[in-house]
Amino acid sequence: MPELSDVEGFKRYANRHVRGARVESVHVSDEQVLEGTTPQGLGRALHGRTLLDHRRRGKWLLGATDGPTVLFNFGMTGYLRFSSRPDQQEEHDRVRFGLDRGHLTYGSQRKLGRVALVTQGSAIEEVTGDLGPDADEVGVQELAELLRDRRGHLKSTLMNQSAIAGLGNELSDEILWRARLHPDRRAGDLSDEELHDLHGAMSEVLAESKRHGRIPEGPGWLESVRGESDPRCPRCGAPVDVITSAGRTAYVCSKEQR
DNA sequence: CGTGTTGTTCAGTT
DNA sequence: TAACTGAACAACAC
Repeated sequence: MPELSDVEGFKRYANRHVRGARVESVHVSDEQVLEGTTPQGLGRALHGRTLLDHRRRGKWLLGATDGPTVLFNFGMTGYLRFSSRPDQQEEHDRVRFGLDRGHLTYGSQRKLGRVALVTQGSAIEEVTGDLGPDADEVGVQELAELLRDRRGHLKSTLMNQSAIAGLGNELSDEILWRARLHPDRRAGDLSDEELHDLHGAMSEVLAESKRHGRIPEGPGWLESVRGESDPRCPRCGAPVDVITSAGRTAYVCSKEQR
């Protein structure tokens, strides 16, 4: 499930393989993933362009070119694949960029992801919607201000892209577990110490997850028990409750997260 | 064959 | 008016 850390991985992948490449063709096999453009429009806008730096904003990947910027959103199941030689077309490939050095393919099983174009000079937020500061760049003071006046639950606030950008279901679970905070705590009710813990947990989880390009599953990670039939807290061994919070499945240590 | 799954949007509510 | 909640959506595994 692409969240901040996964998109960070896509960013490095794109910069490693396609930075500096020239676009020779664009083939769209499913128009549904295009937003605000058409297969013809996308092709015309990108043909002959050079791909420049890819960067990340929240869960969005922004591919700069010497023309328009290409925006990728990965939804739940999106992926990016580069191949220097002709390769097998996969069932869920949706957009294929033919390059002078191979091709870059965007795909997604469920078509919740999107590909959009932003022309030079217009704002990316017209496509992405309002985004709060990136979660990996938020300082403890900024986090405190961000949460102070919020009436909603912690988990829903952390996943609210217009409050903080980049966190999804799994990262928010991981962060709250590490901070020993219950997802249904009111966001605006945290003590200074809890805010400090939350910020520390967020920084650690994101730094490590970004390095891996996904949430690690090793010891010390809640992720390692996700999906198990009888999940136990990797820290204390107590049962992990699987509850619904913010309309999502949340994994919560029954002992440590209050 | 119904249920569960999650990122985003949107309708509806506080 | 802004913040908030929950349902809908997509497609597939189970």
